[in-house]
Amino acid sequence: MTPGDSSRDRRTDALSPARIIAAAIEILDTEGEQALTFRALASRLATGAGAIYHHVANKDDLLAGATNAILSTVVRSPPPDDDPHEQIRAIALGVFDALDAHPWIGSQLASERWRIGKVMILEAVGDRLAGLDAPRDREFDVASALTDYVAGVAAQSAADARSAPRDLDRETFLEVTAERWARLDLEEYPFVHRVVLPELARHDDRAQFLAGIDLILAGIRAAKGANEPRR
Amino acid sequence: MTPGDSSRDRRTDALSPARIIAAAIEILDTEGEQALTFRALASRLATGAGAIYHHVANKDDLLAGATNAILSTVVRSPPPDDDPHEQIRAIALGVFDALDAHPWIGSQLASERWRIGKVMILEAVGDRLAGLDAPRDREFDVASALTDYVAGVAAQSAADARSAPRDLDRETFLEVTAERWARLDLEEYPFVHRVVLPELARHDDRAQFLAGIDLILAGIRAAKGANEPRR
DNA sequence: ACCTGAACACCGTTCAAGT
DNA sequence: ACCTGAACACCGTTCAAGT
Repeated sequence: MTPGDSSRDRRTDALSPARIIAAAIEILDTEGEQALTFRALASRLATGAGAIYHHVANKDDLLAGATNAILSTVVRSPPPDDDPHEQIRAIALGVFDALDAHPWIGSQLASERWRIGKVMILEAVGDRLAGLDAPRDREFDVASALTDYVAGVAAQSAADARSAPRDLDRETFLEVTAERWARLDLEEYPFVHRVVLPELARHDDRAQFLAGIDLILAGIRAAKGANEPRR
Repeated sequence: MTPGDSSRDRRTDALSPARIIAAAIEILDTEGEQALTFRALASRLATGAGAIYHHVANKDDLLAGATNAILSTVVRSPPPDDDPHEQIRAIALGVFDALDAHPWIGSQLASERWRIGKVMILEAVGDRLAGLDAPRDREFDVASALTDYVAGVAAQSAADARSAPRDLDRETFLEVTAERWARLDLEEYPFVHRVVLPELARHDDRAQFLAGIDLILAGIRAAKGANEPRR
C-alpha cells in the first residue's frame, strides 16, 4: 500500500496492490457494493482467491485502499478560488460529487474515522481555516464539525443510492418516500407535515448539502470576534 | 411492527415482534453487532431460526425495529428547558449518549435516511426551529443540516466504538491514533501536525460534538435577519 | 397459524500443495 | 516468493414437515 516510485509502465502481469484496487473499484462502480467478493475479484484478475491475500490484508484493507485512491484525487484537486470560503465549499462539493459517482465510498467514510480517508478531508478543510480567521483555539472543533458533516451527509446519500433500486428514478423515489411520510401521525409529526412534505419533491440534495456547509461557515464567522471571554 | 393496544401483561410465551426486538437489543448491547445472528437469536428465544421470519421481514427490518425502539424514547424525553436552543442541544446530546450506550445504532442511522429513525430526529429538531425564528423558507435546510450532522457524528463514534477492541481503553486508543498520525508527511498534513496532534490526547468527543451543534445554531442566528434578499 | 430445523446458496479467509 | 483452489467455518434465508 506504500506508493513507492511510480513504476506504472512496468506492465508485468504480476499482481500488485494497485492492480487489485483498480479492479475492485471497477467492480464497485459497475456492479455495486455487494458484487465485490474475493471470488469475483479473483476471476476478474484471472487468479485464485487466495492470491489476493498476498497483497491486501483483508476486505477492510481493500475497501480502505479503494476509498483512498478516489479521495486523494478529489482532495488534491486545485481549488478554483482564493477565497477560503470558496475553497472549503469546493472541497465539500468535490467529496459530495465523488460520492455520487462512487456511492460505495459512503459506507467507508462512515466507518473509518481514524483511517486515512477521513484525515484527508480534515486536513484539506482545516488547512483553509486560517484564512477564515476562525478562533485559534477552536480550529480543531471547527474542522471536525465540517468534516463530520461532510462524512455524515456522504454516508447518507450513499445509503440512499444503495437502497434505491436501479429501475427507480429519483422522482418516483421521492414520491414513494412522500407517500410513506404522509401516513405519519399529524400530531406526532407536525414539522414533517408542515415543512418537509411540501418541499420534498422539489428539494435538491446537492443544494441542501451546500446550505449546511454555508450554515457552519456562517457560524464560524459569527464566532470569530464575538468569542474571546477568557485567555 | 404496529404498536396497537399495549397488551404488555398478556405474558404468553408466544413469539412477537416486541419480544424478538427486545432479545435482539440484549444481544447487541452485551455481545456486539456481529454477535446478532438469527441462530443466536433463535437459541436465546428457544425456537428455530425460521420462526423469527414470521414476525420480522429480514435482518434489516429487525435492526430498524431495534433502532426505533431506542430512539423513540430518546426523542420523546422531555427537554429540560424552554429555550429552543437548549432543547435542540438536549435532543442532540440525547442521541449522542444513546449512541454511547448502544453503539450499534450508529451503523443504522448512517444507512437509513428515509426510514423512521431518522425522521424522528428531523421532526424533533425541526419542531423547535420555530422558536429560533430561523428563516421560514429555509427550515427544511436547517433541520436537515442539524439532523445530518447528528447522524454523521453518531455513525462515526459508533464506528470508533466498534473498531476499538474491548481491552483498549480510550486513552491508549488515542495514543495509538496519535502515533499513526504523527507519521504522516509534515508537508502534506500541516494542519494535522500543527493543530490536531497537540489537542488529540485531551479532546473530548462529546464536547466537540456539542461545539458543532453550537456552530450550526450560531449560523442560524446569523442568517436570521441578514438574509431576506428576494420575496 | 405458527413453529421447527435441515438444507441451500452463498460469504471471507486459510492452507496444503504446486511453480 | 508467489500463486492455486479446495476446504473450513461461518452467514441470511427458505421450505417441507410437523403441531
